[in-house]
Amino acid sequence: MNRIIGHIDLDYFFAQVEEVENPVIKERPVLVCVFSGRTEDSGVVSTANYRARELGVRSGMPIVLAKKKLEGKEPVLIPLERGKYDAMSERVMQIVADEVDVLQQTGIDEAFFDITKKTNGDFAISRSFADRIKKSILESEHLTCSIGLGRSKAVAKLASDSSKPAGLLVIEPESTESFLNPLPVTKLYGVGPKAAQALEELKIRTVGELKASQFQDLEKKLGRSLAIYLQSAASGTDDEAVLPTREMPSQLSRIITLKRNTRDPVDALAQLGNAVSDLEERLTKQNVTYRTISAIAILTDLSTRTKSKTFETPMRTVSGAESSLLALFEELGSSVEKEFRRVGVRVSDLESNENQSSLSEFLTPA
DNA sequence: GTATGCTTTCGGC
DNA sequence: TTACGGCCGAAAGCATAC
Repeated sequence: MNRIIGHIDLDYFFAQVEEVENPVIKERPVLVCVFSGRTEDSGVVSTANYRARELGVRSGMPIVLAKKKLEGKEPVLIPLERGKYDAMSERVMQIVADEVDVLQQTGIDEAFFDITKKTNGDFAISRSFADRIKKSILESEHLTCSIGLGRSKAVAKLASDSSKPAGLLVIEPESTESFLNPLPVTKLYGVGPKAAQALEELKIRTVGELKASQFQDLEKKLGRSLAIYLQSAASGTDDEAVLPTREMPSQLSRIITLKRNTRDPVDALAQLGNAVSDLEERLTKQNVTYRTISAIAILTDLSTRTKSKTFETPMRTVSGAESSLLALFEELGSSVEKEFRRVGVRVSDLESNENQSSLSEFLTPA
């Protein structure tokens, strides 16, 4: 039977949530921004609505640059409020989950799904299925989204991307090749600036050229696993399964921009104070322990360095590892030629505490 | 050589 | 002219054990 895989992507998600909350801004360029707090407008644009995109604004663009592009266009700048988008995301994903065989969320605003069983592998039925999901999201949350359907994850994702915004594109198996071949390789998941450069050196610019390329050349430039993935994706034959979203995250991190650059570990840790307690709170809320802690530093040239330490036994608190964290920042500071611009802390090797009684339950019985 | 586990970097949104 | 966040998961890199 045909597999029928879908990819759903909420259009310009953060900015669209803001438009839903306050529709009068819809006609204007809307920028959801991360203000770093270092100077008046330091920070980047996280998401922009299409009105702003038409005027040249992009995700990741410095706020001051975006403002320059929007002079006289009455832009609306809104600080990013993560919790709000998390809540909306959860409601939308539940709507989708209720309609499909399996849902695999891959980001706050996107997910893969499998509807092979629901549709009996019939692509003719699949379109109305996707339509129903779109209508349901629009009616209950007033959000538009884009959906792509195809025979593999890679095809579904490329299809949703091609249909943006508010689109629905169904790529039937017979038309997979003609859909994929002319696409630029840079549209493929896994092809960022580095891989794009490597492919350019091999004169591979389209997905069709990628499919027809010599595997050995690809492997040499990109490594075995990426080469294997890319050639299967390019031929529309990647057979990766849609796996149910994992219950637990595999890592948690908090990262901040420093008010002033430093390489002093004590200073870095002091400025990180709130972030550490924040992370601790998230650990408690998720009810997980960790075994590995990492110090993260982003240098003045925006390159990233990390140092990590793994403990024998699971840790419940971040503050309990403060001396280790300090030591990691000391190592970073002395191994590095430039100052820190941003610093962060990450915990990984997470383990659920579910079904494990905590000491406090014994000490303070209900 | 292969499996395994930890550390670091990369890519995506 | 430059300008510059905060997360996540996966892969690469490296060391060790067999």
